[in-house]
Amino acid sequence: MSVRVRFAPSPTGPLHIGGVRTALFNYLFAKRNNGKFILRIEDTDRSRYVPGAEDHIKESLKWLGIQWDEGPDVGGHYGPYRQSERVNIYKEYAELLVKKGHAYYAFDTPEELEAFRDRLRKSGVPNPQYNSITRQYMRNSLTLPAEEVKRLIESGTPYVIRIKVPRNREIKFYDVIRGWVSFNSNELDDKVLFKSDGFPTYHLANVVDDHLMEITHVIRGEEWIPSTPIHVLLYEFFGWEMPKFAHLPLILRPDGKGKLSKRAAIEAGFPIYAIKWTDPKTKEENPGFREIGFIPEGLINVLALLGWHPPEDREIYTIEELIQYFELERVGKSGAQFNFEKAKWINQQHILKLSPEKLMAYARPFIKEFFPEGIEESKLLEAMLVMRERGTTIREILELTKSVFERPEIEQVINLLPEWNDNVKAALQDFINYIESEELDPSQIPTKIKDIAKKWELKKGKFMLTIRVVLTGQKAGPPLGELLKIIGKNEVVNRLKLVLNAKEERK
RNA sequence: GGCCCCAUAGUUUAACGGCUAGAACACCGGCUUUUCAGGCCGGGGGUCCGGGUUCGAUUCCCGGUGGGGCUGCCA
Repeated sequence: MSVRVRFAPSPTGPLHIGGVRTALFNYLFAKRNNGKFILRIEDTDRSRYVPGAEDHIKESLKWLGIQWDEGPDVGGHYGPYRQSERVNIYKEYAELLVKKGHAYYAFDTPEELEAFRDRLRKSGVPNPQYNSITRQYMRNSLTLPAEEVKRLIESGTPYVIRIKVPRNREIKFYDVIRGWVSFNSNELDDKVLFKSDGFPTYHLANVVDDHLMEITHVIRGEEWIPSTPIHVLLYEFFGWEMPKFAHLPLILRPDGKGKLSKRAAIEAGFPIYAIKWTDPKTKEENPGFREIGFIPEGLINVLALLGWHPPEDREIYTIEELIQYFELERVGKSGAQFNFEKAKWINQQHILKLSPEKLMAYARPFIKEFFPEGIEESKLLEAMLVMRERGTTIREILELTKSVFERPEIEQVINLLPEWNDNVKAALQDFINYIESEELDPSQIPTKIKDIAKKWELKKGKFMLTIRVVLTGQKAGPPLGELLKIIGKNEVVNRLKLVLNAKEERK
């Protein structure tokens, strides 16, 4: 049987990187096994539906190159792939369960349930359950006479369908990542399968759809472990073959205190989304990794290493290599804290491997912001190529590049100047003369500087630093020869003269 | 509180009973006399605790402790 996996996000909000990681692992697993990766939108909660969320999810995956083989927009033989477009099929399955005696109608109103829970809590039950004991005291088809149930339903009284969890049974499942996990059914709630609004809950919809879509492996977050026994029961009640389960470890906040949240990420200073998200209600805008200058190759690599480890002792991988190496057996069990520093380093490694064309392509969307006046692409690229090993994101590289094209603040130059005396002035004048007289050749610059320094009895290292500071107002940067070439002959001379004059005036 | 999951350096992790417990990020130091915030080299730092099983436990079992998740007509 060929592998079929699905990523099943709910459009109740934008896709955060935890979700992206789940999607990625599903994708890698599918590709590794020549299987299909399916995108299914689980929009059964219409009260929490957020406009734009589905698009955000799809755009995020597309940007990262996680293309789905079946799903919204691309179709497939098992569609539709949006649960809201499949609503008509769930009720039939819920009712089948009622017929088989594995589920029942419940007429308790939200208020009644609230009161019920309150009562139990007050008498010392911390988390009241609707279970094999308590359901006997509630208004459902197990306690009400058959005619009454019929009457209620026919009169249009709202009801839900709950699973009838059997009493005192061991329910276990084998998790590919964790091994056997077992529960006692007494700890389980009679979960609602079918809501009074005519929509199924996650539990029913995901089991029915996974079965109908012939999903072979359910790879999802660890937070689903507690509800898996309900799903196991459903497969059993329906008489369907269970998919294999694999529960991924959580992505934790950088301080390890709980799972990564939007707030925690913002506090730590990094994005929580792959691409930017604008809240349709508040208009609040949150940049994604794309906007801060990560490239897809980098983010993919970062996320892949969060909870999974390749057999080799290196950490930079292309998506093809990740596919080649991916195994669920090598996914760890414990939660992984997100480390932004390492993420940036990984991103940098991928930027370094980019061809000039691709580097330019990734930089292009940022050009207007950094160079509102516009800039010649060839010139920009030349500079980026020299600066790129000094930045970890496209944005950082552009910032560095931009600074080279701008004249430094005189104040800053003067403050940073490591030395200043008549010899330095003379040496700088010599240097100006040299630049003006010859064609600019980066490879010759160091020797020339050495000669000049020697002539005026200056330490060449210090003199080089002086030139750098004069030219850029920075104490560090790329090799001087390359730097001069980027700045250009005329501007080099201008900047040198400017500082010389400024110093003269302040005497 | 209950149930479930997890536990190797600060962080991500390797080791699937047997080398001085290996790497990467971060940190610290040195070198690079053509600068350095770059590059290269080096260094410190780890098996949560207590019991077993075993000739031998990071690894297997039990118990603690710690952390996390779940506990809705949400997913």
